[in-house]
Amino acid sequence: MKTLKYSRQRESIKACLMARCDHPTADTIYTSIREEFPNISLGTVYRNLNLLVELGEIQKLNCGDGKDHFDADTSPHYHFVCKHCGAVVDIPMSPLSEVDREAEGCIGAQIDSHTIYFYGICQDCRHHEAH
Amino acid sequence: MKTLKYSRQRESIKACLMARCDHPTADTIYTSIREEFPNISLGTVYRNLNLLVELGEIQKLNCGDGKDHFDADTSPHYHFVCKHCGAVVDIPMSPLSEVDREAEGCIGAQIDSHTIYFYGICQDCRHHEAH
DNA sequence: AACTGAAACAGTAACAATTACTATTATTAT
DNA sequence: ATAATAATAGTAATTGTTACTGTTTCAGTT
Repeated sequence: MKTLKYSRQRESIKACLMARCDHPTADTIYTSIREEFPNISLGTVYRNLNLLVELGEIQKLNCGDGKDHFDADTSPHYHFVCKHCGAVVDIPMSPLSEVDREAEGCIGAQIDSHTIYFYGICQDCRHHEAH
Repeated sequence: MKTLKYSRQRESIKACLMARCDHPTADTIYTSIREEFPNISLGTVYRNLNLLVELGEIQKLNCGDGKDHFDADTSPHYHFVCKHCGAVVDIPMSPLSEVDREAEGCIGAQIDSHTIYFYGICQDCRHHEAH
């Protein structure tokens, strides 16, 4: 039975993630947090992010760019990914509650969650392209 | 302008992918195809899979296990991922046509596609667990 | 306030999936 | 057949992530 111990680094990692509205990668958080902890280790960032995911305090996103992204909002919601700049943003849209049951009816599995990623071009990129 | 040249290996890779109903990784295809081409290179498999994706003949899946999976069915459809055994299977469910517009209304982006992954326990794993 | 056992750390090495490089082979147009 | 070049096999390099190791920090107990 391992008891969780406080650490300034973990605190700071979580605070950093909660403070930003994008969904940064481990490396982005690492770079950002080095301002406060100049000699923090990248391994520490990874370990704590994964620990926070296990604790259910944050969630990990797989938006398709090969890197893990992290989100301090653990409530079920969907994401948009810009195919041009790679930005990952929340979609303030109420979760589809009935689709898990619908999909369950199509296959013989027990489904308890789903993720949706929308792809397209974000406003910024659209404006920059059309100049 | 690079003109595409025929290659037995690419042909075989595509045939292999079309023949199976699971959604194999590059390494799985590599292992399978070595029976026909004992000295095919893993790089050749990756290069051709990515080429076929670019050509729109197959699609790449990011189901969250860190590896790329490939699917010969390019029509829009959804996938189920077993959290126990990692199997990735198609869901024969008609695509949600209206959600792209709905999500578009929530943010200022232009959305042209979406993916849905359902997570849970597949039938096989459920039976094995309950023995 | 010092003591102790364990969790967390920094730094580094190892790892797995994927991509890039290079000299050779295979394909297509002439 | 010949020439131009795409594709290959084999290998090395890159990237994102995890594991290891000795040291430091935390929290509970005297």
